[in-house]
Amino acid sequence: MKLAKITPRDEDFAKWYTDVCMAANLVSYSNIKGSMIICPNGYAIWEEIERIMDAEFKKLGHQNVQMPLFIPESLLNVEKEHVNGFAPEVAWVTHGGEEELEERLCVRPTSEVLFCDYYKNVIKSYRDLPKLYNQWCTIVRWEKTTRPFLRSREILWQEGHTMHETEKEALDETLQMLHVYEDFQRNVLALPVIVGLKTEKEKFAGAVKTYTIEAMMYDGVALQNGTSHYFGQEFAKAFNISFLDRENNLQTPYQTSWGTTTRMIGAIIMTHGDDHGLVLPPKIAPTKVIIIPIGDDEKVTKTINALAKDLDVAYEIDDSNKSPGFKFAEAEVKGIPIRIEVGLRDLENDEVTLVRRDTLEKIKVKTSAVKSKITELLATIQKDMYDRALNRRNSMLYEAHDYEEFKTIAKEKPGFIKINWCGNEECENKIKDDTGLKSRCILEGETPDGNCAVCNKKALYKIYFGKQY
RNA sequence: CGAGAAGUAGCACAAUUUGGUAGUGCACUACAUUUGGGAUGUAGGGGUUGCAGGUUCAAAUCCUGUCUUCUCGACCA
Repeated sequence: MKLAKITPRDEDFAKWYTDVCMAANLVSYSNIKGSMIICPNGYAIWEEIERIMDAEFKKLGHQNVQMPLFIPESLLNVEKEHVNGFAPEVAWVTHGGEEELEERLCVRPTSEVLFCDYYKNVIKSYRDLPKLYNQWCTIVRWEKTTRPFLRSREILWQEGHTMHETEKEALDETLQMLHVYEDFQRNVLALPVIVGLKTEKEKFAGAVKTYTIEAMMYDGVALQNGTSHYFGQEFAKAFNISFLDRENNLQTPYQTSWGTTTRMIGAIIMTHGDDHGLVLPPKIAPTKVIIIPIGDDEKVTKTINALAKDLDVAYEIDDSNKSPGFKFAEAEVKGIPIRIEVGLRDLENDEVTLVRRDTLEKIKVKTSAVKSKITELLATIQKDMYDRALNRRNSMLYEAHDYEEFKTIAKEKPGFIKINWCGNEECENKIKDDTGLKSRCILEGETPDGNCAVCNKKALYKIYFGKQY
């Protein structure tokens, strides 16, 4: 018996990535380009993501809804910047059965206009605000090249859409949700992320401001892992959404939206995975512990049952007839944080063997101490995984002071490059043309300490550039 | 969408050059023996060769189209 082979990570990173996705049974290709089948092992991770994030959304007062899948063309066309941004990647429905539709329908590429069309009817008074809605759904964007989790045509995600009485409230919501994403990715997914503002060129079509979560993969390439947008009143005006304030004056509300996708699963794989397969941070692992018996001795079975009964974390027992070596390899490719090996050799000393997935370190533990050791180990693994990812990420952050230096780093080293920037799109485009790097995000907390690294005029921002998936 | 490569059982491949009706290993099923890093034996099941046309007495093999996957660009979460 053999599991699927995984190409070594440092030999061919792209191939390694797809090998891990397939070997761990996370996804399977379908017959439709860019529509992947998310298999039970992959979907279980998404369910954990959904469970934890959804609880956080609700704690902050959000409610879940489900909007239609289709958008009539005229509705999509209401906000000009929005439709221009999305038009190239929209999928259209022209027929229902044999009947040709009078107005074609697009499959939602995102749901701003659907929410606006609804909010128009339900927002009448300041008492109706804020409206804090979220939906877990799929959307469709006709991407040209596709890869499992990273870029698909059918995208599984969550999108929050909120309406507020004042600009300040809406801006606060935009930042609040950005930080919900940031905390989740740092603390649960163990991803060291950089948050910041997208440039005018890179912001969401129709938004006033787009904040972004930028993660760096093992190969130094960026993955945009979530966005939070402030819309101001642009959509609300285009959709005639208004409410009466406390003085009986008609006002236009302020809007936000924010979203994250299964791309986060891709980020987990490409940040933490190794040549043995997936490595899951304990907090997101659907199964925290797998117990593997060595042999079918009665004493072994008894010990395992007793251990399992005592555990208070999600566990599996692999009592199949496969050889121990196979079971070890399988538990590793699936990324289960801890495995417990129980055999007669251990039991002679009243011990079992714990193995950390992240380091593959073996630890002997007295049977009576297993439960507490597991609690301790899960926390340690979570922390160590974050620290390792952080160190690696930090080792690929650079700063360039002039354009020659920028080009040299861009050419020789994968990662992100920080520069002073004048804010001019011409300089951003020049970098793109010369090096292929795109702006990641403006660092709002940092002030420039020199002139623009490209044009040498006065700089307004500190900004990161990097290659992206 | 542009350039390149590839599709034969779940996976990796053979048979394609020279057209003759599909085979191996792993995986899968049953039973037995095993079990500390990818077990062994015996007996089985599974393929109209991605799909659609065409040429031919005959197509996995030749021709055309199309779909999917991979790599590199352009586009995007």
